[in-house]
Amino acid sequence: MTKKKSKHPTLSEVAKKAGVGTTTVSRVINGGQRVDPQTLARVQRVIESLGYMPNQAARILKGDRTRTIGFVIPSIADPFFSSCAEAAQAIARAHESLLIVLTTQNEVHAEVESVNVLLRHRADGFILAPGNSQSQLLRNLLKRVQVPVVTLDRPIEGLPIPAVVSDNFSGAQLATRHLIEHGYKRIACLTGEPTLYTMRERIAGYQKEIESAGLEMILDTSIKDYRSAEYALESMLAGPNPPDALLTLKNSTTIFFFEALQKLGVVVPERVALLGYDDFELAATVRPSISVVQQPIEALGRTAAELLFARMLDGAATEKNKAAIVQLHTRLIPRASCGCRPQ
Amino acid sequence: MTKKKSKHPTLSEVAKKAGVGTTTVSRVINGGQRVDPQTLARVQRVIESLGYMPNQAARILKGDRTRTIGFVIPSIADPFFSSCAEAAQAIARAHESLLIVLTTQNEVHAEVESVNVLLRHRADGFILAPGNSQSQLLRNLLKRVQVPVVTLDRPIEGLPIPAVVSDNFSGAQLATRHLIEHGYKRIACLTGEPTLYTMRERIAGYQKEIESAGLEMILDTSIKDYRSAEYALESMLAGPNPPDALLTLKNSTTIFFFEALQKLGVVVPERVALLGYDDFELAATVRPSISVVQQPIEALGRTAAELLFARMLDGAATEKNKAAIVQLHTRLIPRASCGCRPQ
DNA sequence: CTGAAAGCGCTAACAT
DNA sequence: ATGTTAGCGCTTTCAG
Repeated sequence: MTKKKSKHPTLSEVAKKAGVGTTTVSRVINGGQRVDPQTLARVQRVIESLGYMPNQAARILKGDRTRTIGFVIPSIADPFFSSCAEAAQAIARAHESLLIVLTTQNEVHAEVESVNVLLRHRADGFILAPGNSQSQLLRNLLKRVQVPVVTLDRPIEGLPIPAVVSDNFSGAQLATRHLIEHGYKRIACLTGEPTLYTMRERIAGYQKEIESAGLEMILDTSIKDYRSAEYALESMLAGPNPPDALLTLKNSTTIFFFEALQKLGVVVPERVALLGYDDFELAATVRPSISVVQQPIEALGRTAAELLFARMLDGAATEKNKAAIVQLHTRLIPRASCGCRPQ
Repeated sequence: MTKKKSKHPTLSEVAKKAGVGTTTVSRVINGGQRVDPQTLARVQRVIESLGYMPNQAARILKGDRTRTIGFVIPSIADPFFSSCAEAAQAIARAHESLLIVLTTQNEVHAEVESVNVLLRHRADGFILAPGNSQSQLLRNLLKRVQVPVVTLDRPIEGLPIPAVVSDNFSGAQLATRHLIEHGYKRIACLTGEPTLYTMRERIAGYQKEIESAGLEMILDTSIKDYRSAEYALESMLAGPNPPDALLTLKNSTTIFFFEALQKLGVVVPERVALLGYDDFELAATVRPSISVVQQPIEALGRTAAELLFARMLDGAATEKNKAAIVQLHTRLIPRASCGCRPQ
């Protein structure tokens, strides 16, 4: 029935058992500088025998940095964001920091809550992929945040927060132009979640290119699942002016249409060509292989993390290039589905 | 040049500005029980105006729980583990806890370091997917851990740690038997990383079934990339007794062989059948569609997290079913590549 | 090279 | 209903 404070031994317990002061133990666990080799060895032995581990909370409470950064993304199961997370974590680790991943489902409410969690934990900074670039709620919160923040994949408008994004506009432009150069005249642009920054940019790139070629825009932003893709495809093909090419603006949309095209027996690219945004594992393997716009996914995560640490470590730089927006380049990977390669 | 302690306001600053004691503020931020509505409102206004956020480190230092759990996995970019993580995080959130994801590349050293990080942060418990079920180093460390631990996907041998795994042995058995029932006589079993628990179990399941059918085992565990798959396939086909069916024990192996079969123009399933372990997005879409053994991925993550919380919340149960090993069932999804469906 | 002591920001008795 | 106060476990002057 002894009063067992905690199941963990403390620094002063180590000190007592080793017959030294707490300062000495503190020095030992922090590198062992300015400690007599004899004492050092003895203290280490006690630490070992007690299984002592310094309490991070106490260290944080004392010090100024927590060596923790946040990573707030829609989903951790999404290959795009999990690859970003992996890259960011590598950078965090190189800076001896812990990366805390928080997911939001693109809901502002969850984003605000996540930021609050990070604030309470006194994260040294964080990376955020906001679902809505214009949310007033989030903007108000971020305005008050004292630590460095970097947005990923999607910027936040009207706030001096640096962003690391890929070149969505010109990626879509590139893709559209490529289809035009193939000679396609009726190029449909398909996607879901049209309110996302990335989608708006890509749609704008498509539109710009279509208009300057004097073609007609065919836009459907209601693709949520296989069913809606199949329905959209059937409708378009049954209409008076069926498309001769499909530009799908996100991974899942590309896959839904690939499946629908196959199911309906539409020959690709002869009857309808297909060009997708975002590469995926089997894109080169399926028949026909699918041409895509490829984003530098790992580089996005890595760059965002590097930028964040640069700002955390250098307050001056933070003031300087405040609203920096880093655009990483996308590239077109031509395969068979756009007509570039013989079957 | 004022001594700005920290950029964050503290509880006592709030107290002073609101003209109340620290206890009152503490009560307010903890639900506002036993506080006069008037005072409560005033304090809340001050909190709002100061942008005060309680310092988590201080709360942790005081209290017994950190409301933090760890999730130690090989990689966060691996779809299997990121899906598990997503499911586990949902459970953690339901328990108002933070999930900290740490990655190890299946390296014992990184696993030990991750566990140490969690110990320093005084995580209330953690979930671990060890790369090596027999590592003495890890075992020694875990032996000393005072908080609940649950292993995921791969158990740790010789230690009373509960494990949540899928039924690898009988999954592979099921798959092998299915191929046998199709009439295939020379069934090759292919994979990489044969030291992983899951692979050993699956190989054992394959072996058991092959032997009881009186067939010959054909095992190649050296498949690391597309190149090795293509090489293995060419060798086998050029040999005196080529296989008539392929059982691939992991996702990447399945894909490598699918690509190699296609590249070499081998007709599936007529000349060689293919059955893979683990489902994947395009398995039903590629031609031929690929038959697979499907694991309950989200359920694994969810169950592991639920089991962990159960143990964290109930010390008695912890003692009771100590070495519980929960096996979740896999199922066979027959598609075209094994011969189940006409092309 | 080493130790005593003062907090870091918060919670929880214990008073009032 | 509210304030006072003693730590939680650690780091860090400041003295020896």
